[in-house]
Amino acid sequence: MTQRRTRPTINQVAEAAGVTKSSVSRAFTRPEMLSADTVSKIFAAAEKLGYVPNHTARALSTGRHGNIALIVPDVANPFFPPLIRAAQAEADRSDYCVFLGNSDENPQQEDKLIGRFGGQVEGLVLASSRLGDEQIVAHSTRRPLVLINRDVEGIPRVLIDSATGVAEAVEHLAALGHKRLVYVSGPHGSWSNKQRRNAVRRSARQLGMEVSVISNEYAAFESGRRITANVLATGATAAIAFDDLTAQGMLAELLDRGISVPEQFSVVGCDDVLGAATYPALTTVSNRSVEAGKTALTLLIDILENNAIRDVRYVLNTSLVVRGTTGPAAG
Amino acid sequence: MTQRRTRPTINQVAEAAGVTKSSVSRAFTRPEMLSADTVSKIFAAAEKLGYVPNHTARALSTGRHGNIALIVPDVANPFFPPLIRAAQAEADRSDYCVFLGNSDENPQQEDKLIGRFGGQVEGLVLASSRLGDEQIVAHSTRRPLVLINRDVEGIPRVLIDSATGVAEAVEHLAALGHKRLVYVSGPHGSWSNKQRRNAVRRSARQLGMEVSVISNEYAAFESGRRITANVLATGATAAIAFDDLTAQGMLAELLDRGISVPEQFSVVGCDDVLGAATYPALTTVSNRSVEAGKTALTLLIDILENNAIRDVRYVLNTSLVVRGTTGPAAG
DNA sequence: CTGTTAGCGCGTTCAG
DNA sequence: CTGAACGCGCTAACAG
Repeated sequence: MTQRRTRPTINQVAEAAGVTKSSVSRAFTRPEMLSADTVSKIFAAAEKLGYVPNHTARALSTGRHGNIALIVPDVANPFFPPLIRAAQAEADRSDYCVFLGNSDENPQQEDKLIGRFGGQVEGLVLASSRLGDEQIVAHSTRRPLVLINRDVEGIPRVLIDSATGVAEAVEHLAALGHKRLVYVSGPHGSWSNKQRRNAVRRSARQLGMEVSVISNEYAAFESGRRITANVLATGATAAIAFDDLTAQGMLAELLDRGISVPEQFSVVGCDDVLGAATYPALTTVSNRSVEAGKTALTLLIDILENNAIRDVRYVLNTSLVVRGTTGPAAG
Repeated sequence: MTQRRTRPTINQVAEAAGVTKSSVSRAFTRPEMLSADTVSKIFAAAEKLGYVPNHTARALSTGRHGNIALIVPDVANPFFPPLIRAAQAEADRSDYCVFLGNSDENPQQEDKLIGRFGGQVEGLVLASSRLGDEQIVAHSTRRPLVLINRDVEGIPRVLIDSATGVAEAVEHLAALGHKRLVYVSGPHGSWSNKQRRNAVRRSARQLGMEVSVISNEYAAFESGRRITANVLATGATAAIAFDDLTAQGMLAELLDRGISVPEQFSVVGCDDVLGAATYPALTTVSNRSVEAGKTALTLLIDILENNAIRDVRYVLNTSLVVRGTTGPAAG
């Protein structure tokens, strides 16, 4: 059994180095206040004892922990991992640790997580938050907050504007001769969903196309399969799905039903998380989640370090990626 | 501007309730030690002031933070998100917050992260750690540690045994008449890679097949494409890849080269992270990452709460999932 | 059942 | 440039 001994404290180092706690503390935070001599003497002692400043004690004393929290609706949704990764990397550059929270698309869970993290983070970023505006505002009064894909005035936010890409998608379908299309919607509290739905409607109207909206609470492969029957029932010849997962589910179901894509039906996804991996390769709207994650963290850290209270609204545009699931409208 | 006032302390609550700090403290940790009367009196006062126990101060005093850290090589590798999600959910059930770390497949980065998290977590779980055995052992002497897909004696670990599934894959290929196959390996420090490579070799020998190993440090779609030329150069008729991503890259490259799968070449992946989304749908080895994540956390929490020093070696078996990328050996 | 007294380990005045 | 003293907010004995 290896011994799990208790860590050396600042006092032991002080004693070993023949100085006081204060000097040791300074050696680790503002060495320039000490003579080079004492500093190296202290470091030597610290090294020998294996001393590491106690993060918790320091946090209690200073009020800063060097932690931030990132909350997402679903870690396993392929849209988020790259975003998380980018956020991590950015946090790391400034020596922040990141708590990850999974809200399970559930506002209450999200609220609970914020509460749990609350006490030990400098700030948080909520990605695709499912919370109500008032709750978000309320939380933001307690500590710095930045939003991703959620547009609340007065709160720093980075938005991936899928509207531009979705509009291109509708135009693309119109150019292919489609007259009736359906938008398969996503989660209710989702800002992105609202934005996409509106973009589809607007463009369709302008182009004289008929559009119906089919709701589908939980965006995923299986639910994509399930709502396909409803989609077909509308008599539309093309569909734009809230995300690639849903689109992929529809693709699978369509193939199972012997409906060939894109010959008999066109499908476009959103977020481009699948790359060209589906068959046929999915036509979709590009995604900028990596930049979103990185930017959100840059923003947050800037707010934290510079005490800047910025009301930023950072918008990232998207565009259509045409691949193989869209084609001329079936006669 | 909403005011960002300083949080009320235990003292203010005590004063408001006409008791001492101790009682307030107890009301929040061991209410059964107090009379129902005082407890409700205290809660009322706390409620009115909006008091919330200070996590940091509590941690300093008790030495427990209620945090655990989870470190993975690459959040964006589809193998991990489900694992992370499951681990989160399990941590949540016991009110633990989880720090997520991304080591970028880099031992030094992993070490750095462990250090950073070290001071504020009760324990950690390292998934597919790229650290050396000695380092892992060293870290485990400081605080509880559980490993996923890493087999270090004396340290609690949960292993996804892909060997069983890989063996089935080799048999499957043998039954289809293949005589020469290649194993496309994964990251160097990876235990899973070693395990899979050995399983391929062992089974191939038993079945009288010839096998070459091609190395490919970073497992991903693009690198899968790149090594395809080398794979073909071996003259083999089938390949087993370290993971699905690599396999998917190979698929794309093979199609681009006009080599049809599975008619002219068979491919099998590992981890089943893509589902049936590739074309043709990928034959692969099943994955149990969700159970792995959940189990690892259950283990860790058990160790933490019950002070149990368990040398567990939890093994999860896998099996072959036959889909569309394997077929009879080309004449 | 409740109050008193010490710390937990460190940062930060304020003197010198 | 360095030391002494106090406080961060809370828990943990120890008394009553």
